[in-house]
Amino acid sequence: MSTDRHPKLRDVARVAGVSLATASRALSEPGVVKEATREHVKSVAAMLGYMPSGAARALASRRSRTLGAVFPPVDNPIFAAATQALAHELAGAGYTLLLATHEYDPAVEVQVTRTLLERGVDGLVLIGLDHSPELFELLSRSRVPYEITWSIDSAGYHPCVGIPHRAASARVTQHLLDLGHREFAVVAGVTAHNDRVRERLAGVRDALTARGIELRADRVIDAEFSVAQGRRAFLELLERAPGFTAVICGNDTLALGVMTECARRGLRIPEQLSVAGFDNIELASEMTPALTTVHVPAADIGRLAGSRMLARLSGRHVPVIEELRAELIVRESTGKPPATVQKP
Amino acid sequence: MSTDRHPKLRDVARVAGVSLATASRALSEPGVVKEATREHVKSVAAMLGYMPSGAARALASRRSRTLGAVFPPVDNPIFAAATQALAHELAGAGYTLLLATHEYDPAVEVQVTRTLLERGVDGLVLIGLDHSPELFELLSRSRVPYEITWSIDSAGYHPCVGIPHRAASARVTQHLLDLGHREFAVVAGVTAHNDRVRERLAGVRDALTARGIELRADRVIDAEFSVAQGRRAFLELLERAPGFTAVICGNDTLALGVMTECARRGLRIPEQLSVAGFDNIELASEMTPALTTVHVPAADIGRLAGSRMLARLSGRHVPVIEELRAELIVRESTGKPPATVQKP
DNA sequence: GTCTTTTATGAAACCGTTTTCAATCATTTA
DNA sequence: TAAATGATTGAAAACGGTTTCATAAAAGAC
Repeated sequence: MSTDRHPKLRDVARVAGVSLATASRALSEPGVVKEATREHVKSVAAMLGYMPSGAARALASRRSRTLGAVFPPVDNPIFAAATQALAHELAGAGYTLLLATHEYDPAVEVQVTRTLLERGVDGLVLIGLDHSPELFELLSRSRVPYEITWSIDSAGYHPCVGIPHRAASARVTQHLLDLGHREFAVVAGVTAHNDRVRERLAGVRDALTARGIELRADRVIDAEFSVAQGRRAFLELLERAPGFTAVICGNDTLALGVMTECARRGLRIPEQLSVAGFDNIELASEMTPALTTVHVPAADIGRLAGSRMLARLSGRHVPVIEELRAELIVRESTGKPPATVQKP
Repeated sequence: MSTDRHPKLRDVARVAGVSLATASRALSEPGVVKEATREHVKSVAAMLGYMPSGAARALASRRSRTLGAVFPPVDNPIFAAATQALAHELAGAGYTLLLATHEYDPAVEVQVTRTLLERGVDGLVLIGLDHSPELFELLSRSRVPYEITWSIDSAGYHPCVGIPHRAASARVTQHLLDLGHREFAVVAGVTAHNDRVRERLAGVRDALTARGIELRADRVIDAEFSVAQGRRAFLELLERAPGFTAVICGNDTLALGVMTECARRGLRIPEQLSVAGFDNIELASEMTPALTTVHVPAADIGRLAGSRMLARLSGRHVPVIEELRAELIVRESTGKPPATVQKP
């Protein structure tokens, strides 16, 4: 009918001399249509510059070929890597990523998730287990499949792909204990609305408790994930409760903050102070001294979340829990505590 | 009709005792409907847990309330920041971000852009001016509004919000010239399909040429944007054409690579070698020595791209070119060249 | 108190696909 | 060769909203 630059499927069908139904099938259900017909329709579509309407397609088929991702912030190297890998994985299957961020605000999280659901995402990728009840209610009411990433839901209720934060964190602590450390400090990250941070902190306590050591309350401090906040937290620890020989950080960015402050005041790492991080961002291995940390396979998590979701959408079965390894990577920032315990 | 958990607008209308049209208007065109009616419809919708179908809405209204972003990779701190700001800006207006990445592959870029267009994005945010002809053809045929970010299209053909890479890069070079440097090396980034990198390189040449200095071809090297590649490139420069006193890097990540290698081999910055970056990522100011660089207002670019797009979509007018400032930030990594020119 | 406007609502067409369901055609079985 | 089976195709009904157009009610003009 229309002679403008936006041919519809109807136009393709007319020019190709087939019905609307056949044209539709030729383009999206290759197997059902006779080879010759299919090729003919395809060539007509290409010639006309036909571009299907995602909206119409989504409305009629009830799937949008779009996945939603609700991330805290995406400008955190580790989440950025996961986003990248996820988007890449989806693109390979003709899917697209609808991205939303909430900056660790539960109310915003519910809000943006609702928006994604209204957009008709076929699935949702979330981070962690710490979500408001409304969020979970929204999920169950909408019946949209979702994947929890980073965390593991041991209860087995939520499909998830993540790592054992607590155990990994305990492992780092053990490493420091083995080196002889007894006085610990922790720059934790923000524990509110963040189960990963709390689990990591719990892991530190696990390891210490196992050796009969208590973590002093004034040696634990919350800090937002940034280098500057890492420095600030470290300074506060030094002032508030000096005498520790090892600092365990909630992530590498915080650890970098601690290290830069040490460099600034001439504190030698690891001779005078041991520092450990979590995540294994690229910089961790490039710093001098290189940072001891836990490798979090962020890209793998993103990729897997994507492929699991795609698999589930096409009816295939996947294990509810996919636990990835999070290995301790010992580098140069951790060593024996100084012989005489001195204020660092 | 349906008693299941997914009420449609029709159900809302029926329960509220109004027509489908009125229900629709009450929910999305607040001004048109009488206050009492509107409130009533809204409360019924809330009570039923009504959730509009984005697909149906997009099909009927021909707008999806979704913007597409085509980024090279999103796991580059500077792009991550822009993505974050963009998503945030859009969310505030009820819009959502459809994200696609292409890893600097022009063919992939066309492919993912086409997918975004099929999804019916109301607008598109692209990075830089270096795109394949097919991409531009796709854009003009689809008639979807777009914004070019990072780069400035001086020709005034494309709406854009960015910074003057060339001038800013010349400015850095000038700074080093003023300090007395005459022997330069450049770790450029990958120049293929990346006008920002080429412009920055051209800026260096501009400044040098203005003082009658030539940039030796063997003192310029391409490197992918990573710390490791920055190190590798630096090593290659040292081997291939030593004798330079200043290294200008295509971005901060590369500069970090150069700096870590210097630290590793005991090369003192800036006493023996000056290093400059571009971007001003968080780490730049936290390193020791702190990195001299050009501040790229990435978050501002993202935010502005979003607000400009939203403005244009609602018919408002915006200037075609929005050029942001990219200031030189002199820190500790640049200083006078060593008195006797020695091989670094 | 009648005649225009304006404002609020409703009926129905439409957005561009997918997807039954039935019909046709070709092929295999008896 | 007729009947049965399977592979292709087509007609038309969804999918769930928005929007045009007409109408009814309310407000203002004279």
